[in-house]
Amino acid sequence: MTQKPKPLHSIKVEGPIPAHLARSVIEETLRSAILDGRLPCGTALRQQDLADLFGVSRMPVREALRQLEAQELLSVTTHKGAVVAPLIQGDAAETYELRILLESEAMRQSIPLLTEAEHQLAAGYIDELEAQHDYNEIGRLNRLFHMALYSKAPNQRLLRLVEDGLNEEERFLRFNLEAMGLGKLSQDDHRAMLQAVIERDIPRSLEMLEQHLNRGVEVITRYLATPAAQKRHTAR
Amino acid sequence: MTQKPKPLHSIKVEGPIPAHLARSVIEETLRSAILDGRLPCGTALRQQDLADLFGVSRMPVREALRQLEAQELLSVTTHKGAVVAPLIQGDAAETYELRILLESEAMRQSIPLLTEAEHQLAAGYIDELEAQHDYNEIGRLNRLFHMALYSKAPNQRLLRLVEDGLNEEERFLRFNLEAMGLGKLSQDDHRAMLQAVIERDIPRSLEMLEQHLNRGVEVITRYLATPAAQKRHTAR
DNA sequence: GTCGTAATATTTGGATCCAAATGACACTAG
DNA sequence: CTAGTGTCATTTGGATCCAAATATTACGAC
Repeated sequence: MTQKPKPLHSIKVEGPIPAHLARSVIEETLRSAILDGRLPCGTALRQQDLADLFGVSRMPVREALRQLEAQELLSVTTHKGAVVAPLIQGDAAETYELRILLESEAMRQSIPLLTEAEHQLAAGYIDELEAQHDYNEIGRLNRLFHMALYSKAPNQRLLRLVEDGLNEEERFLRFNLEAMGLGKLSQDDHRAMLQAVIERDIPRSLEMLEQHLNRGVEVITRYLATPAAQKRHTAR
Repeated sequence: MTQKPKPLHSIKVEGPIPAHLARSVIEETLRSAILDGRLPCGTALRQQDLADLFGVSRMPVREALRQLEAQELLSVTTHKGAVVAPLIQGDAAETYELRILLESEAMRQSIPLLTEAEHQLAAGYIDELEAQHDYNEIGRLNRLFHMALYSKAPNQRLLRLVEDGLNEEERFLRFNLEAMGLGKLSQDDHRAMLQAVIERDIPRSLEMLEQHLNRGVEVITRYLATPAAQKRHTAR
């Protein structure tokens, strides 16, 4: 039996592709599939399989893979194929240190400009997080909550880096939350942070954010040291 | 006469390319040519020309261009071709604001770990800058000086973002220094900053850095408002 | 039975060919 | 003389074909 474990089923492609924008469609489809976790990190992507799936030749697939490689979503080794890039591992501490720096500034810029609308949006995400048990949704909601707080920061470049970091964390959480044991994250951090933000108390908000992220990095590094994580992150 | 203004001469290619790593060679060659200014922003890159130049088919060229596009060094519009990406423009303020954030942290992390060797290296760059009149070299030396001060920061991710910012500035300086009127930058800022760094006076070092970068953004925004800059940055 | 080697199969990378789209130019009409 | 339109040339995007490299598997020797 050629029973190959290909999680490509999750990638749906509706109808034939308009032919002359095949590459961009493929790139976008793959990117979102990687970011939202339908393609877990470590899965190998065969050019021919993708070509068949999209109903095109290997050519546009190749170019799409190259672009995703340049964006560090894939790691391609010559003649060996494209593999969905691994997530934070040893550099978890560095990653979170950088996030604290970037997100603190984003929050500082954003807080004075946030309106009632964003406050309620963020509160809504917390409620959803409280009720949610689906790991995929938890990662997504967590990202949306944070972005809601930063969204008004005027510096678009900063905001994009912040978003990159959150996307990376989302991928990581989606993939590891279950293995990490903690089924549901307590929303205490989030509630306290939102309260400080609503009161426009910038120093306290930043303090909360830093604590929150530090707690995150602590949980993750502890988890990464466990045998379960070792196994999960090697040999792929 | 087919007198086409192609600055491709500056790209040298020694001997035939090893055939199976054509793409990576082309990508690297083009990247460095763009970063160090041999391909000024705005130049159009024809696939066939590049293929002829490197002595290969258009195929590896296409993939290399795609990767550079994903890295935002090129902007490719379908059926119109690849153009070397424009530089900081309206968002100069944002760019420098972000740089202050990132480089301050890098400097804070690096200062305690710097040794005599780096101090002397940085001092050497200042001396070279003082003597140098070649705009290309000025941009390069400026980048090397800054990186010398940050180089010991343990956070590699942070350091990479810092390096991206410095590369962008270098491209900008190389292309605009002459037009900006200021033939040679005064090295007072650099000297004062280095002195503070050597004394391991972190608060003063950061203060100097912030001032230095703010002066930079001021000069640039003032320049960008001039008609000369307008002309230089439109219609290419 | 296990390890090492050789042959095969799979997969990626490059070349060539063809189609579609955009830009330039010339020709015509007003 | 100018504006508009139609044709042609240039250039990119996709498909197909071929070669090189690596992984896999089978076979044989110890």
